[in-house]
Amino acid sequence: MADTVDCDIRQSLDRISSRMRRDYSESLRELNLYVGQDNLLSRLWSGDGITQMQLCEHLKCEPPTVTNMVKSLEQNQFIYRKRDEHDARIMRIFLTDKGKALEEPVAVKWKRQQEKLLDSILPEERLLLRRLLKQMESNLL
Amino acid sequence: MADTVDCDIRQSLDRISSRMRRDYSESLRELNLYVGQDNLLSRLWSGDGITQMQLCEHLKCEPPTVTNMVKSLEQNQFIYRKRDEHDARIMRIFLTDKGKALEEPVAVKWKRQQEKLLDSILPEERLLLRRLLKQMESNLL
DNA sequence: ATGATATATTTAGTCCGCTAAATATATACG
DNA sequence: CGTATATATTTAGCGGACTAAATATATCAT
Repeated sequence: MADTVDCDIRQSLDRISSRMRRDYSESLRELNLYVGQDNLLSRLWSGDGITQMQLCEHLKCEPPTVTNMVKSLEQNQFIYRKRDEHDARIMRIFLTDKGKALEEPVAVKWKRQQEKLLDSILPEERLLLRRLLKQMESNLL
Repeated sequence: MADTVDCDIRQSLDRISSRMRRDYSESLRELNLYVGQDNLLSRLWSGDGITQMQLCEHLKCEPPTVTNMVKSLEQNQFIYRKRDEHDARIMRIFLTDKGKALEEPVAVKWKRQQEKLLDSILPEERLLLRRLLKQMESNLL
């Protein structure tokens, strides 16, 4: 009984997540972005010049993942890299004007998808939902 | 205000999903499986001899994805493929004994992760959570 | 019966994740 | 000073997802 419900929750989460990722990915292609890159840029929009390690922490992914994403974003001239003056191991990442210009269109797409996801879910329900999700997040740590 | 909550929900879902995928993936490596393959096998445990197209539908992914997963699973001798007698375009997928033997250990791992995820969330909350997730799922269609 | 269309699968190539191992630089300790 | 260790990044290679295009077979309509 409870098992069926629990199982549905786990699978439901998977389905929502992969479906969202897929839709969002498709939508971002119009901006010449791949899914995941928007999250990296998002961190830069709130302040650039940070290191790849800092990006790792924010994206909760491993260094090689960041290396590849950064490489791709650099090739498309959304960002550029500069070696740190005091520590030659470190690469600092900066937005180009082209990269800065993406902030608004990405926000629009993000918001649109968010609204689609939460359609017809009431504010109180959203609060409760968030609480339960936070609980699950901390359960996984 | 509402925006912050909504945004958290979307990001929370992403974090839970990727974290779960990561942990589960690691746990499956003990069985020589990769994440995603368990889902394919799961469909076969409830009846094998189905086509790759049917697997696509169940996994909600594209044909090339199934081709690759099937190839990998075949190389590890968890499944085997047989061309359909009446329609030579079709490949039918069957479990080997080695593949059948994975059902229980996978179920154990799945259950363990599920319990971790839902720890300290009450039965009523789980029911509500499921309802909201179902709602979000249908919103995305 | 033949040519056009539809279906099932594969191939090639991309990005996002990962791990393991290599590289380069910095720092700490004897 | 020099060696050992720690840190930041890259390289190589793999699986899961995708798209676009190729292949093979089946079916449908003329």
